[in-house]
Amino acid sequence: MTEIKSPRGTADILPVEQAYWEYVRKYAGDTCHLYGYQRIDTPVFEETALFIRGVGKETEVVQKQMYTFDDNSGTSITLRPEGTAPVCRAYLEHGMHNMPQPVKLFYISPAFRYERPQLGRFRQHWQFGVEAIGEADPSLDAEIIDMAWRFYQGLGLKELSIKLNSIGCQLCRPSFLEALKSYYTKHTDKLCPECKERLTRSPLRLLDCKKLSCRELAKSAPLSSDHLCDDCKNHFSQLQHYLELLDLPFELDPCLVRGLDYYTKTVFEFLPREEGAQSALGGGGRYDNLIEELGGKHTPAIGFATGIERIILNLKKADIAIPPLPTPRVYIAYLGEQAKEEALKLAAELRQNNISAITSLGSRSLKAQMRQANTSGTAMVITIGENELKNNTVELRDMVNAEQRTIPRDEILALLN
RNA sequence: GUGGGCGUUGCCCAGAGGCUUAAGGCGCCAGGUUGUGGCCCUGGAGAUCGAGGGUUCGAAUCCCUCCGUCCACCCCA
Repeated sequence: MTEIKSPRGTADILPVEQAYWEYVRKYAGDTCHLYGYQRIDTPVFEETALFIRGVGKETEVVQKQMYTFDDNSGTSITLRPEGTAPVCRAYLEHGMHNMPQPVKLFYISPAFRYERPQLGRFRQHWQFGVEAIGEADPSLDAEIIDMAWRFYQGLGLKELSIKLNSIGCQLCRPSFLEALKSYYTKHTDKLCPECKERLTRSPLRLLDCKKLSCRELAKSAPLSSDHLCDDCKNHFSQLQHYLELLDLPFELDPCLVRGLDYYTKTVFEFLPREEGAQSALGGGGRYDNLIEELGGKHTPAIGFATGIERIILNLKKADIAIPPLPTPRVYIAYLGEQAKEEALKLAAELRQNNISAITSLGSRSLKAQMRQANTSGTAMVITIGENELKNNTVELRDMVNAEQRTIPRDEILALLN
């Protein structure tokens, strides 16, 4: 038993799990290329200021969930807690506004948040995210929701719902927040302690409190849709039109708000039909002011991100079959020291010809070698012993139908190719 | 940060103060007569019973502290 374990909320992804990971990663990449997204990789850590400015000083993430430390030069560094701000930073840093807009980028990278781990929630988790920067048209919102939907569907996660809302923009949100505040102020006696706090800090989040009494209140709370400015209203209704056009089964949810400050207009989430606690598989929204807040010129943008651990959790729950990872094609068994040398040479020769091969490497019985070949899942076993050495042949056994034949040593390569 | 459940070999788990030299299953290793896998049979290795302290003649078993883990809240992927 080792004394040092992986830090709390982190996990090793062992070989037995890798088929799931490869499946999801591969499908994510394929989907992105279908929609014209290109991969970007940003550093695991950034200057802390990026997240404070990007994500929002008052958000839970920035307030208490960041892994922040000073490096040796005294610069405050933070392990990326989310993927959007770094991508926007890269967009600005590399002058991507000079590329054809929108710039469509995707990433598959770990994110770090200091919080209590539980089902589907970790201190390090992997996010697959996409960002389309430089376009305000609601058809882009529809396209990104369509892409996320096809991605989940293609993986095999069919029982999902799409929640949709619009939380307005800088113009119309203030009046909505005022309406919310005045409504909730009348009912402070029925609010839970956390919500009393929210009333001044982040009134939007009053809407998605899960406490029963607060949910009751939320039912007759003012709706953001009643407070949208004309621009936001049009954007929202056009988006819904496009979603219908694309046959996407969205559900309007006036209580859907998201925890990061940069969202404007469109917000959406993907949830399993069977709801649980940490159920959101992914979500996203528009962030039309973020680039500007980071020092660029006004640049509308939208993004989507999903948690890979949660996807895999749901793949398992739904019993979805995953394509297995490849196993070596050939196992080379041998008997005796001289045969071993021949086996090593043959293995090298096969590999040079792109045929995957393993040898048994020890000096165990042929039976043991066969057992090992069986567990390692190779399709064939080549056996070399004294007889084969003498006759310049090998035994080639098909492990699936248990057929075996003797073939001349110099014909193996041609046979396997 | 708050509340609850649980920590026995690589994994699943029995045991609930002395009958434990801690049982069983999976997995691993070896063997079941000459150089052949999957099933079956036999044997073997592998555990300071999460850590530290206490109660007791005696603790895996009772008590305390810590740590870890799981579940829920908060928040989010």
